[in-house]
Amino acid sequence: MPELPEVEITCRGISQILPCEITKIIVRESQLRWRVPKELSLLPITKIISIQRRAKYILIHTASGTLIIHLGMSGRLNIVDKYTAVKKHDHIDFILNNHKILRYTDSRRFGSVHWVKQNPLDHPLLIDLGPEPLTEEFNANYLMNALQNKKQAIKLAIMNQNIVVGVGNIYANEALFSAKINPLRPAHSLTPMECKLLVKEIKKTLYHAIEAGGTTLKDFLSPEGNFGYFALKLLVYGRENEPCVVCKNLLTSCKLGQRATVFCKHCQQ
DNA sequence: AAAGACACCTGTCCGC
DNA sequence: TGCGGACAGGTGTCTT
Repeated sequence: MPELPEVEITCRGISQILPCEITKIIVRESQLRWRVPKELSLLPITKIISIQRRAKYILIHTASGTLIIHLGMSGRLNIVDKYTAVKKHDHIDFILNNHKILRYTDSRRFGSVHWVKQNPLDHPLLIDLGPEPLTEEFNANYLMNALQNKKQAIKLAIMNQNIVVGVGNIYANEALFSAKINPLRPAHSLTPMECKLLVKEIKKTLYHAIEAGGTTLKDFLSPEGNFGYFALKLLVYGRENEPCVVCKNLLTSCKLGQRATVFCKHCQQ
C-alpha cells in the first residue's frame, strides 16, 4: 500500500494522538517480515515524544527508545477507540493512556516493527538510505551524479531507496510520465536537463499526492479513516490500454523488475 | 560490482 | 459456483 505520501499521511494522522503515553503493547502475531522483538510486550509505560518519517519508515520516538515501523505492502496504522473489536489481521495494539489504541494491521505481513534505544537512523535498514525527495538535497546535480554508470532502467533507479527514498511503483510510473521520460531508458542516458525535469516531477507528484491524502487503491485509509484521493488523479498507473491523457494513443505496459510499468510510447522518449 | 530473480504472505479478480 | 493462476502499494537476500 504505502509509498512516501501514504506513509507521510499516516505519520501526520498518528501525530494527532499526541501528547500521550503508551501504557501497554499487545502483540498478537509476532511473525511479520522480521520477528517483532519480545521486549515490546514488556515495555514499561513510556511517553511518546515525537513522530517522524524517514523514507517509508515511521519513527515513533518515546522516552525510552524508538519504534521503527514499516508498513510493507499492506500495512496500516489506525487510531481506534479502546473497545474496537479486533479483526483478523490486527497484529499489534499500542494501548494509549487517552482511551485510544494505535492498531497495526497487515494482511500480508511484509511490514516490520523494530525497537531501538540508539539513534534509529543508524539502524542497518536505514543507514544506507538515499536523500529525502522533498528536500533540497535531492536535486538535479545529485541525481545526475547518482545515475552515472548505471545501466539499469531509469524507473528501477528512482525506485532504488539508496538513490532516492520514498518513490515506489505508482509514483515512479507517474513521475516518469510527467517528465516525458521512457521508463526503460538506461539511467545513465539521462541528460542534465532531463535529470532536472525528473527531479521536479518526482517532487511535484509526491507533493500533490500528499495534498490529496495519498492514493487509495484498495484499502489505504489515513489513521483517522480518510480516503486518499490521489487515485483519481493517476495518469498512467493502472491505465494500460487506455488513451494517454496528452496524445490519446493507447498506453503501453510491460514488466520491469517484476513490477507493472505503464507509459506512453509516444510522449515518453 | 551490478543486475535480475526470488522469497516472504494474503486477498482479490478474472477466465474457464 | 468452484478452482487455478496472475497480480497487488516493498525490499532483503540469493544467484548469475
